[in-house]
Amino acid sequence: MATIYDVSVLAGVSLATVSRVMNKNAKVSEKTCKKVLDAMAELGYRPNAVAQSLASNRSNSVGILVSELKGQFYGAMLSGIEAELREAGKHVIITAGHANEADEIDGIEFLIDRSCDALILHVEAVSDEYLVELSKGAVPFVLINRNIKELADNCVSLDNEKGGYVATKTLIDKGHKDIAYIAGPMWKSDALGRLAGHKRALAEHNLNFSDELFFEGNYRQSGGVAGMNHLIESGKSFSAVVCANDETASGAMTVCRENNLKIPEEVSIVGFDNIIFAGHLYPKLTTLDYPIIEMGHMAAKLTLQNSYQANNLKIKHLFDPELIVRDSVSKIN
Amino acid sequence: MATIYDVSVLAGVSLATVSRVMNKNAKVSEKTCKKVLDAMAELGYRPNAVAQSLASNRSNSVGILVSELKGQFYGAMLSGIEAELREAGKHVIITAGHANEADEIDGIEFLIDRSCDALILHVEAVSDEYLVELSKGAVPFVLINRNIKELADNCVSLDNEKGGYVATKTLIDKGHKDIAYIAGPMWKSDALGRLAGHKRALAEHNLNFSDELFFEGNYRQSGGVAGMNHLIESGKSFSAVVCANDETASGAMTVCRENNLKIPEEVSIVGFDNIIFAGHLYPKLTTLDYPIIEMGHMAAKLTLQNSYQANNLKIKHLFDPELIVRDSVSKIN
DNA sequence: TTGTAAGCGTTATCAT
DNA sequence: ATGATAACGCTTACAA
Repeated sequence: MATIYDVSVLAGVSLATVSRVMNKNAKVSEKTCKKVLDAMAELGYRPNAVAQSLASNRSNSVGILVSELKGQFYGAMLSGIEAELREAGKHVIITAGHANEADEIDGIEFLIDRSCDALILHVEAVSDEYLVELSKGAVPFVLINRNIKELADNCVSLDNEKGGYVATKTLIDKGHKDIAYIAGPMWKSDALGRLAGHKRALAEHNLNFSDELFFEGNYRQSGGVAGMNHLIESGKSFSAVVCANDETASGAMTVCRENNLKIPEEVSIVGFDNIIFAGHLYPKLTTLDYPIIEMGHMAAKLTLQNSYQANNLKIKHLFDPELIVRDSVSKIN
Repeated sequence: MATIYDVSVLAGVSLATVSRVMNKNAKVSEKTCKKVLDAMAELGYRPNAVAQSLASNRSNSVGILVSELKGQFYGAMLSGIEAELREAGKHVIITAGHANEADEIDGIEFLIDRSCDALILHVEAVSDEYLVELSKGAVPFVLINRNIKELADNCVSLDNEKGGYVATKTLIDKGHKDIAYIAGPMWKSDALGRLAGHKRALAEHNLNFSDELFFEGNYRQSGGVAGMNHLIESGKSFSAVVCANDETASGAMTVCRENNLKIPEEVSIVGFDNIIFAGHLYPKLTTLDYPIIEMGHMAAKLTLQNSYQANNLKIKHLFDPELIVRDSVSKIN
């Protein structure tokens, strides 16, 4: 592998000059520049990224921590992040935090040790205090899907409360009054936000929130299954259920079918996230679109701006979920 | 940030000795070792990964190229790979190849420039020749979901042909004779393999393969939609359709419902991959399980063995898909 | 067992 | 505009 030294010899210039043409940060006469470029081409020279990092103290890599690699949601998020960063010549180092505190901290330290220039974190278990503390450290980071007041400038998040509100409001507008709720894990802030929106919609329309029509799930199908079973067994009547996400809805729908509860005639269902499969469930799921790919792009842009002096980027911190109407909600009188 | 030098001063030993205790590769007296460890602890020393790489010519990073980051399948794959590698202290640099040749080559070069010690490639567009050529280069790699004779030792793949065979055989055993096929893109080797298995099963039972009951899809829901519409419009009768993957099946099922074709009474359907949603479609999809997480682990193990002298690892190159019987296939007489 | 010192391939600060 | 040269933080012969 040719080094910068080989290039300098062949071009008949100094190391420094070669470095200059690579980095285009200082004036080099057109002639010299061409000589260098030719030499590079002839040798098939490729800069050694590691040596560059050591000397410049920048690695051009950004570390990404997500809860899980599997699942539609995280894939979409990574997709947005990677596309944006790759285009800027940065690369992403990805690791998983498994939504528990020890692993998340572990992952963050792992990435920092890997000398990432910046981090994009999708963390759920770690406390706000920890993050505020972390922000005083040397490695800047952006938070995705989380909003902490003190770090607001570095957050990209969804208005979960509004989403929860819209989901329930949609049902109310269709005449529903007995509305059940299958939540996500109550220690996750987005799950809390969605539930809060649900409660606000209820309150605004003078409907009571009933503990019996509430179930804490896990954001997965199994939670929807357990939740719907619980609701049916409770004996309390309900005409609709809002599910904290689409996977939960999918599980709930399966149980409805097994119990011959017709959707949407007997039970209306609203999901959240609008994952690809939402449109292929039966019936097609009415849900709230979570623009996660776009948000991944935005987190990456924010990173580019904060850590790589990109500018003229339009930054947006808070995104709105959008109602996608399909077939799982019916009107009642 | 403390450096190895600071540690050596505080511990009262040389740089080399500190390096030795870090790498545990040479004898250091217990006493000295303790002194060094204490000094490290006191300073909160963290080795600089970049400097280590430059000096040792190993980066402890492995580059992963996948077609897409979004979608269940790739997420599951990455999950297996990352878990295995992370446990070994390696980190993964991930990039996407978008299933087209230019981007795949681009991605590979990007990763090589990033001085990865090894690569794990999920490539579809690049030719066998290119890969054979690449294997002569300096950076070793493992191929996942692809099997090239010359590189067999570095491949981890699924027996797609067998899977296609089993899918169709299952239908034949249930009495089906008019079996349609909605394929994946015919330039993908796994799509070809699955189709080949389908044809073999047909031939073994003296059933003809009919061009009219064949449709080339795209491995996505839209392909299943288009395929099933095509089959219905063709007017040819069929009692079953095997779909090249679950997403295709999902799209096809949606069309069946819209046309009041009852599954499985009027049309039986078999999928492939067993993605999470397969069990939550309506009806629950009979499909072939693709053990992709396990295969991700295996690709990582192979990498650990080839590039990081791990040993005692049980390596398996070819995996078998396994039939998962659910509700989308019926018996006919 | 431990220390000395020469790299690893760049960048960046001085001079010139 | 260009060239020397000292870092960057670590590994690894080679000596002792």
